Amino acid sequence: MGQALAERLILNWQPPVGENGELLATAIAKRLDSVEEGASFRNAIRSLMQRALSVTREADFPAWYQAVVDQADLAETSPVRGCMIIKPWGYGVWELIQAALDRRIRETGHENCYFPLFIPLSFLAQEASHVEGFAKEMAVVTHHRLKTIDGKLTVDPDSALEEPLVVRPTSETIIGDAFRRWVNSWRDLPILINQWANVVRWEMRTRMFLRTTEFLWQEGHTAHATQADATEETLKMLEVYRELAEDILAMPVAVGEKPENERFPGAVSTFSIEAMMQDGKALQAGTSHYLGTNFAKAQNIRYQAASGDLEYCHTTSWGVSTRLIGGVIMTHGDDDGLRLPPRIAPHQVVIVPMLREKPEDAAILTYCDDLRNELSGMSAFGAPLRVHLDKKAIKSANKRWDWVRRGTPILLEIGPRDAANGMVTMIRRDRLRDGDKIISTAIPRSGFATTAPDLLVDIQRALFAEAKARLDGNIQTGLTTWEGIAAYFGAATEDDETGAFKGWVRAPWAKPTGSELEAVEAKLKALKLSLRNTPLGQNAPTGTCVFTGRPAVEDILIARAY
RNA sequence: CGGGAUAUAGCUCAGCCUGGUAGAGCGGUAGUUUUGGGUACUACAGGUCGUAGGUUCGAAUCCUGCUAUCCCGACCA
Repeated sequence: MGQALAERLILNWQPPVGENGELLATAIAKRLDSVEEGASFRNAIRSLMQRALSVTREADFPAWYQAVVDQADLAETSPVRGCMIIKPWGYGVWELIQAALDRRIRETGHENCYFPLFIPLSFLAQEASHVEGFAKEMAVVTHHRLKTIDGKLTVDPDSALEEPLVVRPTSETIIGDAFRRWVNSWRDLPILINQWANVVRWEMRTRMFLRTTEFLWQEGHTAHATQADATEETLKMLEVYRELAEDILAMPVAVGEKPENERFPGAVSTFSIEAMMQDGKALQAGTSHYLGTNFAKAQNIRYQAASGDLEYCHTTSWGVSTRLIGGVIMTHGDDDGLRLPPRIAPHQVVIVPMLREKPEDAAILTYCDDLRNELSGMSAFGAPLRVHLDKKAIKSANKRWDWVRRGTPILLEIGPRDAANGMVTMIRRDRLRDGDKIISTAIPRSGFATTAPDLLVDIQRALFAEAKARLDGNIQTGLTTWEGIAAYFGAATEDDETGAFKGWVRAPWAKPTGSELEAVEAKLKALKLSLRNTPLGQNAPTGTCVFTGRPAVEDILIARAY
């Protein structure tokens, strides 16, 4: 029956020409036997639809990523190039990340404040290497008034600003300017501040959450009396980021120092946390910089030491951004959409009543209300459970899939029989399927609430364990020559959208600098590779540098990256 | 910022080559149907065809500018 049915299906339906139609036609051809004779085309398609998303990670990872952002209701594009509208579900995730990190920032002695969005152009010219290293693509404000000319609203040409204002790409310069005034004596130090803000970088190519023109972040800026204090601060915040990534986002990371060529412009040293995405690429998820006295000298941030001498401050800066959400998507997402670690899930438990617009609905709703109240009284991870009862008048059957795609950790479906029998039907998002089948478990309602917190803890742990195994299992350490590494990653011409999962390589190197490092960089770039970081806490190096052949100084991570 | 592609209903897309004032599926609404779960049927609603111009008796369709999106490259603090 298969072939004939397929032909009929395709004939009876006018598939959109192009990729979508071809994909569906291919799917039909592959899974004919699962289509029942006489089925309507729509049902046939649905029975063929294996997953809640139309794209799989394997088929097209970038398209899958876009699909998750869209279908999980995280964000959408805005009318302005490269900017995104972060929707409530996506913003809710950000707020939870924010809350967790903000608490740690305060616990480590920092205070929040706010600096202006506009930075005088001349400020950016203050630190030479900062200026040089920066991409010049920025948003610049040059006028301050609009005017109606010939009935059209335009920029008033007579309103040019004396000095253009740059929309902050980062705040080192304007905060340094304040530090200069705030710091006089050694008694004023350290200064430990943080700000939650938006920044703008006129990126050439944008991607939702990963690289957008405007994004949200947190930037910490500190000034210290000594190098030791500033270095300690840099590493302390790096550790805060590691903990945030691993404990809150369940996203394991490699913690290390960036090589010279990957440093923040003007920094003496830059440290990062790097996460492995499901396509094997590295994502720089947070950075912490020791800026030495470079900015202090450029901006004259000095203090009088106890000895009476004037000394330059040692400064630091560190930040993480909404990019973390991109990391969460590509770390935990699956072919049914997003999977959120419970600690950052705006709703940890969603109750979906199976309403039928019948009188018995009232009883189901009462049952669900009670269940919600009971669950809301519990707490997990030191905070009240976030429980949502989805009463929306959407077809109840569709609601399940909406919540699956959004990645809510625990989904409870309550039908009339559940309500009558005192049961709940539970779906765990981290263990959604057994093969193609959805795993839903009927559990007695009594006592369920008390076990829910443990369940959430277990889901958080399971997601981390899964990602940790992927990270640990995909860092190649056996490649000791450049030829071996090049062969491992394959040619740059290979389409890496469809290429096999490669992971990272950890290899010994001699930490070359200057032109020698540039040569290494060029070599890597030809294969679309880059140096990620040199993991902290390494054992004594062994072997020879894969680039120079000299004795190795340390191990460095090499990967394709976002 | 260079090269390529695209922009038509809420969504995915036909229609454009060969100009004659708009189509499908999904989704939505209403009714019937179904009732442990992405039901089925019928009907209805929904679009100044991204935007500004040009050519033409007439433009979704041909031409130009602009804007946005996607892919490749460059860039990526």
